Amino acid sequence: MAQYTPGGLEEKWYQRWEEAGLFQPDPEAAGDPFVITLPPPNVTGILHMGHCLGNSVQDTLIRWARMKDRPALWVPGTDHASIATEQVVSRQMAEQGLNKREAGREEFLRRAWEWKEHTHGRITAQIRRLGCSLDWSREAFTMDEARNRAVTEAFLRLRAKDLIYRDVYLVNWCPHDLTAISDDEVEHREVEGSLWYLRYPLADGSGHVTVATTRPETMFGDVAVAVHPHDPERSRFIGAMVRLPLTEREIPIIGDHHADPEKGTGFVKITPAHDPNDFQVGKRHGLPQIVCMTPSGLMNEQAGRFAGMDRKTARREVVAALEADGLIDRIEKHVHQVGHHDRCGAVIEPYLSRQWFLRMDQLAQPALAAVADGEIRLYPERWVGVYNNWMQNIRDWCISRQLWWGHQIPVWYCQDCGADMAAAETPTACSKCGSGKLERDPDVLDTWFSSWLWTFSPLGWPEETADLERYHPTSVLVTAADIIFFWVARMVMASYEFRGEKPFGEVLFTGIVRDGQGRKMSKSLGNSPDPVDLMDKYGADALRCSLVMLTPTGADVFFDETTLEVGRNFCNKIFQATKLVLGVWDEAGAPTVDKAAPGGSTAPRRLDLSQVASAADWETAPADSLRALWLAVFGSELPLAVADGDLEPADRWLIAQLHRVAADCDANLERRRLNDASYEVFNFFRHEFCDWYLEAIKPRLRDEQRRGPVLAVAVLTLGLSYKWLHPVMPFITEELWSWLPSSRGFLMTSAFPVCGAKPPFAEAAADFGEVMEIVGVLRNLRAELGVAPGLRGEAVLRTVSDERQAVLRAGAPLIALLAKLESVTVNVGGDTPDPAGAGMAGAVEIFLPMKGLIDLDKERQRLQKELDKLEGWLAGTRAKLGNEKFTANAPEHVVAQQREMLAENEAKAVTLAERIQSLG
RNA sequence: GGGCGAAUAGUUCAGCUGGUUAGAACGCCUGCUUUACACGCAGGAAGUCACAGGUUCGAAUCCUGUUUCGCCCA
Repeated sequence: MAQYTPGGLEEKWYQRWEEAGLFQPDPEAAGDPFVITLPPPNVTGILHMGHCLGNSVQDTLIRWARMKDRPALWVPGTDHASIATEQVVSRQMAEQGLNKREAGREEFLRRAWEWKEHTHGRITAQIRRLGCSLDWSREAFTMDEARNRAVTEAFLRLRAKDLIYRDVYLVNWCPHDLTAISDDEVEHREVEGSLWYLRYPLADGSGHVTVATTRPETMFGDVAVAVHPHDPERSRFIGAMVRLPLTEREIPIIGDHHADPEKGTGFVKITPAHDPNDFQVGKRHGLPQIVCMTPSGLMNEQAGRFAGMDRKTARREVVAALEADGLIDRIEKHVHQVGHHDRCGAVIEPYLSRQWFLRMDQLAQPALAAVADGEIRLYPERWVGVYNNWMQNIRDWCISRQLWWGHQIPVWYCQDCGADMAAAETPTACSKCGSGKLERDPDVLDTWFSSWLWTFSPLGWPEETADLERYHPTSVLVTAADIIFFWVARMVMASYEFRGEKPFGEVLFTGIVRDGQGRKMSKSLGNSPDPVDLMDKYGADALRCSLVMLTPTGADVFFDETTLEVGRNFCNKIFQATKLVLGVWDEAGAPTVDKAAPGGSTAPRRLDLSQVASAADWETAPADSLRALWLAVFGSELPLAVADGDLEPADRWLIAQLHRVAADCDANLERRRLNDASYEVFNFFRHEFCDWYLEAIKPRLRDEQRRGPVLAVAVLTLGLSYKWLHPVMPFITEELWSWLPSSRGFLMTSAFPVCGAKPPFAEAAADFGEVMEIVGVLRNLRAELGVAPGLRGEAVLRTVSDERQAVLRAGAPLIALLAKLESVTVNVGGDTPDPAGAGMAGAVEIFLPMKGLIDLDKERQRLQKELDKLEGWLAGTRAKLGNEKFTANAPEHVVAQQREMLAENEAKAVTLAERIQSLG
């Protein structure tokens, strides 16, 4: 009746792990360190489903590496998130009737820090709740002292190399946040707009030219009209002047290849201060740059009577005015891409302003080579193309932001001579003219300018610390692919630039968590559940298990609460199986190790099943091998008597499966196929262990004389299963591990079971496999023929081989048990029971005699259906084997296999035909 | 417009270097309170592997084209 409830045990174990210092790697430990720096969440944010996925994946890898005896370090940290935080704090001030600028920088920063202190604990508590084994003693914040030094150092070094420069340039300007942003922060969205065809009268009164534009309100910034120099029809206008409507200005018609004769009217208005293409045209022709808007996106004095209007109003009014003057040729519906600020959604205004830029082309070279050479591997690999594409077409990075919350640019300007000085500390005098009148650049750096240092800045850079020496480069970066340019690519560049080495050996991209309808989960849509609520309801283990198990590497996750039931139900399954086995252990009065004994576990730190006992050892000395494995897993002696003959086919089969899981689970983790690794253990535990093994051993568990050996195998299996599951489901496994009568010390730091050689007991495993197959056929017969569930009949197995007969006789009681039969008899040859339901498992004929209980017609139909299917296959295979080209070209083993199967299935077909015949 | 990717059961996905009668989970249907578990067990139905060509003895798998969808860049 009682189900598993995570209750308070998750908090309990997290506290114990942390108190025991298990999250910190031993600085002296040998072995290749396994290191991850946590992608720092926004310090003022809260945990969302994407964090849950990424953090679950990282913790799984870290715990796995730790259990494989590697010094494992996972460094936590948070990010100051310049724009996002500034927005929140400004809004809070506005709610109190305060204005950011009026309150001043100092007051604003005081409030921002206050807010940061307030929210910082929230997200870290949520990450702890999830069970993440982060080394909190090394926690970093992108704006703390050490990281400040790192950012300044990076800036100064790049400035010294002249890779950082200041220029007046057309940048992406957010009129809402009043700051420049980088290209990568611009989100292009499809917008239904219009294409307005405007008539610009020729100055000599000889007519007009028509230009097409999506932004008529920018006409006040027009400085020319361009046509293609080779345009046969229109190039004759080059040199003429047009009168810009609604203004007193005359502007020239110029020849530039930017104007496409095929597109629009062939005439293009040129607005260098408000369009990136026009900006280039303007530079080529030395045209003036006329800014016609204010930083907040209102029309300025250049717009005459339209000054003060916002862009939208101005557009409407300008069009109306032109229309009144008969200067609108026509208006077409037009769908086009419009840049929006990815943070606030405002339409980006290309805006002329003086900003700091970072030259990228040089930095990109080593970053390109690292991925091309396989020095850094990306999972899934397809991202390499996207990465290369961006790197090869890289553009300079606008790194200054007109914000206050962030790293203030370490540059001072001389008020007398205008010189600029980059420095770590406030300079006392101008290096050029000696003037003491210096003013610091008020702007801050892009947040990513601090996070691109994130693999080494949390380890102490620019100091040459012991941590940096030991733990850098890091091992893996786990992140979502949507920040591949913002962050991943830039981290690679930063590490090569400042450290001369790669930042990490591999990048594991997780998918994006979407809702049932495929929409990205977001706060604004309100379709993202609160992970903390989910953990309250299902447990952190269930959340982690479902996310890791159901998420193919790098694919998006369609999250639905029902998927959490899979994890929750599995937790309960583990709990129930443990209860069953340990209940019998207690009943048997078997001993428990002294858990309080000093020294903790004496089990070895590495656990390769095939090295504890080889396949040959298991065959020749199974009891000794079992004792050896027990000792290796638990670090204590097996307290139950086991003799070689006690291990039955079911036990041997299970032991063989344990070896298989050990090999597969680890191999899949090595390949970063976390879902396959967890599925493997899930299926093993649920189906092989619970459904087959535990069901098969129930009679022995009830038998005082025989339960010792099966208890040994079952407890051993529980212990191994907890180990495999621990990286994904740390809490329940640690808890149940502590329940085992044989365990000492923490599961978290115990050895992860692997297997480097073939499993033992191939033959015994096959025997049990045959039992499973026969049971399957019998269960199917019962169901198909509608045999009453309570009716315990008898079954007859017929084989032609004396050798198989002995095996089948031995397995008969087990078959009877699992197929719910009174008895199972085994014959070599002999009469066919009649009437009976019949089936086959390999070469074994299976009969379920049910006098008067089965419908002969139904049975005949059922067999005929099976025979038809078989005949279809036989025909195909005969044709294949009759084809000389096949036998000549296909590899030998494939041909041999086909022949073998043909023979087997031909015999089966004959038997089936006979059965049908005998039914009349 | 350029690039990357995807298309397999009702749904979400496996299916690796071509070689069994294409698998799993969830959902669905049927049965079962069998003293660990109904958050369970047993059984079942369900697929023209998007389409059209090609390579091959053999194609879900490799190649070409088409269609649809997704993402990124401009």
